[in-house]
Amino acid sequence: MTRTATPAAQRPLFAQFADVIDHALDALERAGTLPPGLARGAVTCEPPRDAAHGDVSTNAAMVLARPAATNPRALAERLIAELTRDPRVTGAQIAGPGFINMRLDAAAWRDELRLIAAAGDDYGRSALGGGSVVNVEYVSANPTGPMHMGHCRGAVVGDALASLLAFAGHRVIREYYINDAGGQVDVLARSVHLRYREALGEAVGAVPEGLYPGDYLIPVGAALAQEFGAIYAAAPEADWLVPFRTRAVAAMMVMIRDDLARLGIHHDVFASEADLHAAGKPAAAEAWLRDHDLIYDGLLEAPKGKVAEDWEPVALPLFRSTRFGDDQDRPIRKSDGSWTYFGADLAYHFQKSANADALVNIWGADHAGTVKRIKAAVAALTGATGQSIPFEIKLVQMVQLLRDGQPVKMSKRSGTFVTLADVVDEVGRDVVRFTMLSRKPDAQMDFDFAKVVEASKDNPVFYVQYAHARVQSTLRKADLAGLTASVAALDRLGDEELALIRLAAQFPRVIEGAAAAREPHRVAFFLYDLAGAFHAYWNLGNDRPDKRFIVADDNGLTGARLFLAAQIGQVIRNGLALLGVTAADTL
RNA sequence: GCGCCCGUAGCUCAGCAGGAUAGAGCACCAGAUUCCUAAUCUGGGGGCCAUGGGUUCGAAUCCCGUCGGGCGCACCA
Repeated sequence: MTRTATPAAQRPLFAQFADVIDHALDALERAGTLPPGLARGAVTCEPPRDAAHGDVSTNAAMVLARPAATNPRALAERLIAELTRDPRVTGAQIAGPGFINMRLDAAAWRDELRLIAAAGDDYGRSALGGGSVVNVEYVSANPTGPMHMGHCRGAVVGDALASLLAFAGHRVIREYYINDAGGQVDVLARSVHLRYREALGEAVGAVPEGLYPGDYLIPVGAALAQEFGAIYAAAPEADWLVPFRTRAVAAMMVMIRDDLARLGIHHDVFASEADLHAAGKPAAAEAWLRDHDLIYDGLLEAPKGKVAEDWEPVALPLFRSTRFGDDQDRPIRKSDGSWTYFGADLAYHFQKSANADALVNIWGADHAGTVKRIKAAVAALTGATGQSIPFEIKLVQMVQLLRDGQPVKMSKRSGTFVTLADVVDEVGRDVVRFTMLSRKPDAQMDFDFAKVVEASKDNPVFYVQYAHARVQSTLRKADLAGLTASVAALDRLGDEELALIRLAAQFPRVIEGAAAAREPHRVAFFLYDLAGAFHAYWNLGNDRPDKRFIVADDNGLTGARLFLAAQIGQVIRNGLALLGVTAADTL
């Protein structure tokens, strides 16, 4: 979703002032105060830590003083002379070690409020990504059963990240890699064959060790009995393995897509590992890597430091991942000649890189051990051809489920896992999604069933949604009284109202920062802060009716306050949309 | 043994590509409030940012060591 840059006058305030600072530096260059061509990447344009210091702050003088062979304060004075030419700047001071703090005319904030209204759902949208294509691969759960809570965090974080990147100006491909070619899907096929025989009336007894025991395979077996009759009941595995596997995987993917839909997640591309093999992609990658001496036939070493009594070295084709920082070289094929997971994954990433400018993978922390090898493979395959593309793997840490303060135990083998569908049904999509985004992904987190559904201000999901609902209920109430939002008397908004605008105006910066860092949780924390500020303002009205949004006998002020409320609601709505959380009108 | 992640207030966590006096919620303390602006409100105390070094004008943030917790470590996926 590319979007051309809006005219400068319509850009968010802090983006405009980044330009103001940039132009001021240009002027100093022309005047000879600054040497030409200094790197300005570290120059900031942000609100001061303490609002009492002003509205916009920059560290430009501190960052550029040294390369300009001057001192920060001297440079700051020259810079201030330029900056104060902007009519919106009503004052500027040097503070601390060389910060420049500018104070803006209140009209600048009223303009920002108008901008929010004009941009609407697009307020905060950025051209930062420049239309470059980012492939975000997430979920990619094995197609052997329903989604369980172990998949949940990565699914939500990946989905929110994809939305965030799209909002920040990237074209985004949401991709799911189906591991439909390994040993696990053969196990699935055998498990389904058992259910098939069961559906034909055979007494199969308990599901044997090593097969998937879940009831969700019963209908799959029944469908196969319907389709094939009894022809495969006593047939050798070689006869039915492939057709059973194909149908079982398809059935699992229907189930998984349904689970994902409950969370509001829809991928653009489902890439099949089996298709990859059928197209000869791993072999092609191997040939290329062998030509470049990155694969050799060697002996697989014992894992480092671990005691392996019965270790026997095996001759295997190994990828030289140690050249890229891995601990040891990794096999791409097994001793029977079939591909390892890594061998196929390597080819898969090469395939993805052909259709994107950057790759992002969302993985569970339990896969941390394989990060180095796959990054090595991508570096080898794309770097050596001069097509090196950025490739990031974001690890999401474990989630501990708690019920009544006690950890909920999960065992995949016995089938006693907590399914995603059950949790979404129990606590709701919004709660699941917001909670998963309410912590930075690289920290572990608890998911306490009791706490996440609590409808109080202690619950961030509720707190943010409640702020939006308050906005909407106020607008409804005003509407019934024949009152409407209006910009006619915006200049009657006072300091408390302007403070709210100042915070809301951070949204575009939060978006760009979060997108650049690939950290959607920042949006959630911002919304919590904005909701908090809104509630605090609302509470002023408890004791002071003159601070309410609807002020009796003052339609001008009421119109301005309603306009403010509507825009705060707009920003909350835009943020929640990125997180995939409903902006409810009532609670 | 090795690799990755984490360690910030009593608890749960933020801290935005190194910046100003380290923030929020809960809990605690002190007030207000029974109000439909309705799932309370206002204010306050509380920190050696695990620890020892290093880098520089400046470090919770970057680098190295130590301690503590989590995850992982064969041709599984």
